[in-house]
Amino acid sequence: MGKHRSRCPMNHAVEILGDQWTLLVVRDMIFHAKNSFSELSEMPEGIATNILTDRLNRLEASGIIEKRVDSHDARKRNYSLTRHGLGLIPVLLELMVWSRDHTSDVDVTHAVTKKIKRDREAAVVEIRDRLKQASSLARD
Amino acid sequence: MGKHRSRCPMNHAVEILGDQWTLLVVRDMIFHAKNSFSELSEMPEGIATNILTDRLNRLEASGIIEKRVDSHDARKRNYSLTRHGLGLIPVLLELMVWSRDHTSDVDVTHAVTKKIKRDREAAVVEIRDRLKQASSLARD
DNA sequence: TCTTTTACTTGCGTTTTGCAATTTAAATTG
DNA sequence: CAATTTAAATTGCAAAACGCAAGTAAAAGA
Repeated sequence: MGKHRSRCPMNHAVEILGDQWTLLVVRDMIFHAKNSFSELSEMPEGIATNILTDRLNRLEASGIIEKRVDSHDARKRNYSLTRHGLGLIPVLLELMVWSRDHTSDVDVTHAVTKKIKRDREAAVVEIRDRLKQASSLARD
Repeated sequence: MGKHRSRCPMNHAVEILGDQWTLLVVRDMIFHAKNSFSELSEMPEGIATNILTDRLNRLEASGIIEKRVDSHDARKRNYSLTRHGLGLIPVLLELMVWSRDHTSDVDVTHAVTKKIKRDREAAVVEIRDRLKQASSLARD
């Protein structure tokens, strides 16, 4: 029903991603190829387990990730990015470039942002390929 | 002291922009050339005035906007984007494209996202120019 | 069987939000 | 110039979200 505050695309993005943790979970899945609860719970910012559970559920509910029971270990849940989740790569890259330009409180080499600025599409493809590799290694 | 949770650029962005309102304030300043409290308080999502005050203060504190008393009306505060604030244009454009691709619950024509995808830099320049025009009209 | 691992869940105090009403100061109007 | 209107911000309070530590359930490993 009165589900959304408006039909503005930025509002839509903010309703899904707008908090202190959601994008960090996505970051770890995209840039660090993490795919389990325990790996994600070790992110350097220190997310609490109840919050992580909640964010993973929300991300699944909004179609950004998929959750499945690991085929080798029934305790494990395997989280993977959907097409829409992978679609966030350009957003994260822009945020990275912005932060790097905005502050020196951040660890990104100039070489990295330079590369992104020079050829964004190539940077996106590179990350997608790295992820594909990681997930094929993870698969038995 | 222990100011930031990490030195990751995405974390930095999230610490500044990661909530339900901040990016909507920036959106209205960038895309709708709004520059006063009352204009911003009328955004379609319905922001409360205490929240708006808080977000404007935070945005100023993090160097994304500047606040000054209007030269013609001492009740008015005039908000303007800094260089760093304008640097968020590419981020907002990527979020717009992502939302448009992610859901149909959003009002963006395909023409708009197509244009952005075809030539991002041109889209950024166009928005910057439009803003420059609006602010020069606003100036006495 | 006993221990460890993985993914949650619970309880509880703190913080942030949302909403309506109110306040302050400055401009406008009659 | 007194009364009204406007712009920005503040206050009070209930509801929701968060942060942390501890606890639980189920499966795996020793």
